[in-house]
Amino acid sequence: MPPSSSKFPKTTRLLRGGQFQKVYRRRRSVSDRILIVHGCENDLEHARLGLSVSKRVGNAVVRNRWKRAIREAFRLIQAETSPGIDLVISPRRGATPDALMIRRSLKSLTQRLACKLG
RNA sequence: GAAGCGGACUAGAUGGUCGCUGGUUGCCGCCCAGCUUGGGCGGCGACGGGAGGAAAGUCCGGGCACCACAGGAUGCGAUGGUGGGUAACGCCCACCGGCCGCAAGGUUAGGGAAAGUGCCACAGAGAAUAGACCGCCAGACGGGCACACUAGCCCGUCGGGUAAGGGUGAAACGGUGCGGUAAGAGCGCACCAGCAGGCUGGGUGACCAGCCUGGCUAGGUAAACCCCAUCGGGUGCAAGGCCAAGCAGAAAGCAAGCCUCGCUUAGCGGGGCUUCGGGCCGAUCCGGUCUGCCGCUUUCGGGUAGGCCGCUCGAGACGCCGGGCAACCGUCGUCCUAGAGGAAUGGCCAUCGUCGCCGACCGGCCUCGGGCGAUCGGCGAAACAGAACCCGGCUUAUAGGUCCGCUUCAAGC
RNA sequence: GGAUGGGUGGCCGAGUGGACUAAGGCGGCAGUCUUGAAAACUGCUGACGUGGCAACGCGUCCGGGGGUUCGAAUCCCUCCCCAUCCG
Repeated sequence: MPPSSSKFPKTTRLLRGGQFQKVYRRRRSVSDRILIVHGCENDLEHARLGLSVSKRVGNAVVRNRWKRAIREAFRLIQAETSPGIDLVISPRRGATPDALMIRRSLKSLTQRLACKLG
């Protein structure tokens, strides 16, 4: 059953180390001032999200804030992005987790990534 | 009112909306077992849960799990006033001693240096059974001055005496006074400080108070070795257990003698002793124990890194009463309060409350250049920080606010 | 989540109670040699604050803070940072 547009169940997340490895091995990534996005095709009708937030970004509270902000942005824009892509998103080191900026950045980065994957 | 000390509490609130997570439950779909009851997975819906005072650092102490385990000695590590609390502690409480503060109070690794060993740089004469550089003192010798008498004064050299003075140092082997002496010195005496021993009184005790005697002096350092007392098995939930899936194994090591017993009798098997090898008893030794060939041990290599359990009812929270100075303990009553796993507990909006700044306004108050207060509007701020098996502490980070007790100073009565 | 090891000039690093704190090497600067450079050789060289016209002087600093000691890079406590390991 495909997920409805604004929900975020477990089927739209990457849960295994192997899935992350697959995305990294595809070696297709785009980035801007605040985010780095790795991408890879999957055989599903929808996109899936994985998060990789390094300890260098900040302490646990800052890392949680990043993850929530990116998840929220992904949840809101997943209907308009191209389906069938697995994404692994990492924040850049100097950036601050601002919800509006992340949503705008994520939208353009996923479009660029879809072009790159062909 | 000003300054300060100690302690406790809180960690914005309410509502709406969109999400996440696991629990209970209803419906639907698939799978397994099937006579039925059932079990598992997924989706949708409803109901009620969903971070902290430090969840942090991992600095201590436990519970729990696995491994190991007769015991003794040595070693290693930790702790260190006394008494209590505790499951335990390096924690807490009370008290004692030292230091700081006018005080409330704060702080204290606070056993032993008259068991032993080591060290105390530089400077200084001498640095721990001390030491004569300058100085002080008398003596011998030589020289000079003065020489009538007492025999004097000065300089130099020599070997002595002397710890009162100078100087060095973080530290120089008690302080003051009197006597004493060639000069001096606890050399003698008095007082003071400090020490040792004994006695008396108080206290469970650390210790306190007093008296007597002694010798006159004992340096510091044990967060140097050490001694004494007490405590301590190791590893950690990635412990550990079950299920599923999956690959590929290789190398090394694994005694000898004697006695005895059994059998299908010249071979095989069992038991005991001695020596030897190996493992374990955390490091060493004594001592003990297991084992020595067709299965074990060790090392290297390969494969998985999926699911379930452990996983939250516990030294549990709250309240009353009782015991105790207190930490804390006990009876009774009520309650169940997060369990994730690429890792949930959040985003947005509105209203209210707190604080700060700016502006407007008031028939409020005053020491009237201004300050305080009330009302309204706008803008801004709200910390430190995220459970990862669970508890008890410690340490560190922390915006704003509330309350309680106490001290000193000032004013009024 | 748990367990270990380590922080010394710009860099690598010795020093594990003794004075002006700091061995040695790399690097940097200046000089000699050269037409010029490289190599070689010789000498110098830490940062910050402060005083001074200058030469130079004084103070602080071994990740930060506190303690023990006459004296700490060294011993003890505590905090911060970095690196490694696990099933």
